[in-house]
Amino acid sequence: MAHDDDPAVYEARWRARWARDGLDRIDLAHARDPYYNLMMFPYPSAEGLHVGNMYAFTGADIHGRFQRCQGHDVFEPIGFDAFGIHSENHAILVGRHPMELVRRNVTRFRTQLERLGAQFDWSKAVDTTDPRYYRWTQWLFLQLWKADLAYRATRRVKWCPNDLTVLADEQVLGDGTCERCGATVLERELEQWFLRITRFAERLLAGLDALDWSESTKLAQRNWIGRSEGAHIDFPIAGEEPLRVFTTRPDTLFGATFMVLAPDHPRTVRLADPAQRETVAAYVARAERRRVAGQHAESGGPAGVALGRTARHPLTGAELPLFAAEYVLSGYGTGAIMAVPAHDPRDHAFATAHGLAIVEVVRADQDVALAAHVGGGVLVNSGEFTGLGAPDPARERVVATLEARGLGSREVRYKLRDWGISRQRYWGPPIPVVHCPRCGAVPVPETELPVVLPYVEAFRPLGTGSSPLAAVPEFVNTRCPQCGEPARRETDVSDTFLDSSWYFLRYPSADRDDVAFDPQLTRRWLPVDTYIGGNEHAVLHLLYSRFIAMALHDLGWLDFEEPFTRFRAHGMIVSQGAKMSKSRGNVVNPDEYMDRYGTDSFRLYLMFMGPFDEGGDFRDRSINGPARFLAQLFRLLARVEDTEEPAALARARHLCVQKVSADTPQLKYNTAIAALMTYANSLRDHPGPVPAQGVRTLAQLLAPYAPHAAEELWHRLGGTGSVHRQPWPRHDPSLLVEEVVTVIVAVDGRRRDQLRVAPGLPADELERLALSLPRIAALLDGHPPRRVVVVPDRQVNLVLAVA
RNA sequence: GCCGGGAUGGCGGAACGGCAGACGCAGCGGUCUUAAAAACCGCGGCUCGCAAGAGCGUGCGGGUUCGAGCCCCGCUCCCGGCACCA
Repeated sequence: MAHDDDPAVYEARWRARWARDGLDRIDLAHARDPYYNLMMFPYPSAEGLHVGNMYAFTGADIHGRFQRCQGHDVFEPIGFDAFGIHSENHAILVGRHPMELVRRNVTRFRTQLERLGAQFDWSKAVDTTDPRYYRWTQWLFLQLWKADLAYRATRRVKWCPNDLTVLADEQVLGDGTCERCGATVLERELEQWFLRITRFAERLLAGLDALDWSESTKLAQRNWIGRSEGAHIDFPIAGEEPLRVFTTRPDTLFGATFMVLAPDHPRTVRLADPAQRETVAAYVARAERRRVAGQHAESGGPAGVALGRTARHPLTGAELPLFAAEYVLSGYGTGAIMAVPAHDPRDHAFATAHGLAIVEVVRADQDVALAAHVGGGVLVNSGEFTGLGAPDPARERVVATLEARGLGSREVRYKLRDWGISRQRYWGPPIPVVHCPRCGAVPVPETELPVVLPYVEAFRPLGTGSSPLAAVPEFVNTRCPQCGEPARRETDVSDTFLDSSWYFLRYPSADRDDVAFDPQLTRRWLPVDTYIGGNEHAVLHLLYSRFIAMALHDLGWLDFEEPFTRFRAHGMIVSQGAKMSKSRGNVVNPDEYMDRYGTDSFRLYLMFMGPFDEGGDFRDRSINGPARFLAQLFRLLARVEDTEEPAALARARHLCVQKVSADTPQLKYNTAIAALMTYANSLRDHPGPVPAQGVRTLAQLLAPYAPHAAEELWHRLGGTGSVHRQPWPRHDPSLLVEEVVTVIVAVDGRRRDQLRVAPGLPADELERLALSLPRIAALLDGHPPRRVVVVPDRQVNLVLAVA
């Protein structure tokens, strides 16, 4: 039974009205007070909008709406991150073409997103699979290539045997499985395109300090970049090039008693004594199989083999036996280490297993034969360095000595690897390169972009190490843009993360076909003021986007380096204590709830559940609360009169304005909603007519949270224009002062009585009043307190006990 | 193993070092109704007590403080991330 207070009636009506009036569109070119409110654009899955998406978008939209209420011109765009392996795998699964599925999913998402009542500017929506978008993704690649930030290399890459594609390191989970499908990841040698993110390692790290981001996100990036400061040191080998190692503890150099190479270090087999070579090669092959399978032998255990050869200690000249062992990784440092068993647990375990010498060089309070001493101390057994503090200042002194003798040098290493972007798949933007037998790899001229992804029925991965596009002659066969001779197109497509690494630059210029991003619009709107999204993208998307922005800055396309001034990670919504998943059967369908309670109740419920940065557990019963709260507001309307506002209600109103205005920008939505409820309750409980001002203010404060209900209330109260375009209410601090305060009277910290007094009484007056209370006098029994602590307007604590 | 975050009524959660449990859910009792729903009123941490009140209560053990959910030290468990990174 539809009536005017039914959200089903007024919500749809207002959305239609807002769309018609273009309320959410702004004139980007002329906005005076721009505020770019960004949220992570969704991947349009076949399942439709997820509660997690709703949660994220609602929270971000409240932020944007609030900023608009503060008078900013808020740009709040949305789009679709629709390329990638998710969509492609789903298409394979259901046997339909990704182009068709994505179109359908995007349509469905758009309908659901519109229903959310967010102030999205749909006129600037982007879809990464639209040639009008990926043309510029290809353009971006070409700019990077021109600047020597893209290169081609044969690398051992992670390979998913199930998805039949290369994965980025970031897409491999800690247990060596594919983050997509869970298959055990293998490795393959393939020629790939890489982006030189490592060149920016130091800037990516240093830039974090100045960013207003969630600390946890910054930390995740720091760990991922993984800077370590140390030195490389060369250990001479008779008749060979010296063996170079990297160490963060050059101060422990005198404790090095042997050396270890990674099994797949290029010199491992070559350095082995001929008599040992077979044994070593066999071990290397075994280790290789284990490594590719994602297993590794116990740290420092017996897994490892002697090479039957020695290197010389660069300072003492001592002979150090060489080993190959799996606990040393080829991918980090130089792939070889000096082993200092007294001060490194892994070296210690290996030394113990192989009966190698353990020499203490940093004085330890325990026996280093039993366990490594990792901490600092004073150097012993270290020749001229004995007596120095370790690691500092000994570190500097040892390195200086090595440098003076040309035996080593200070060095900074990073864990960060270059970003491999080639994907041997179908569903992505083709990498705009032509391979010419004569000219080599040649960029597709910018004027010929986009290189359109052809519609291909056989889009399933081939598993040959080539994209399905390789089987499409019309696509592959072309002419070299440089010499005009027959040539072949690059058939790999690029990683989805490349699409999303720059979409926020595209939004303001989304309707422009002449540029990727217009310089003037970009100057006006970027960097992004606030970015809200999930912390699962802390190291992938957020790091890539920063890298791309820095690169474009250096190329003169951007005048800033950091794309996101402020980033806030929202929490995750779980259901029945666990992440929602189809297999668990605990997936919540947001449509059902919106059908039943309306969008606004659902928005309020999601935000009221708990702190926005913590997420929460979805319980369907609790949504009653916000639904009842909105219904109560509409009931108040019948009692509204344009009367004088009683002082108590004025105070309650100003308190509410203060609380909501303070909590909302801090994303403390749950407590802001509680304050709205508290104030609404005081209006409800007030006998007599409800002052119109009260409900009007409620409508305004509610506008970011429940945009439809707020608009409806506003108009029922005779408001003109849109509630979303009203100046934000201000509170008058002088009205917040209470007339009577309760002062707790405690004896030895235990509450014994209370005073009801005017606020602002001086301490001695409060003390006098407290002592005069009969119950207190009885407790004191004539003894004066040893000490009296007065907290003005709050508490008087009478201390009797001896401290 | 390392790095984050957390643990508060039946439940979600709130609390500038100053009345723990705001706000809400679920529950119980009542009003209205032929009835039900909705709405409204009331109750609600635990123990003892008719009551007034007293004692005990924020994962565990200590500490600092007139006073600790909050600060410090040492644990336990849960969630997230990283993980043989030399």
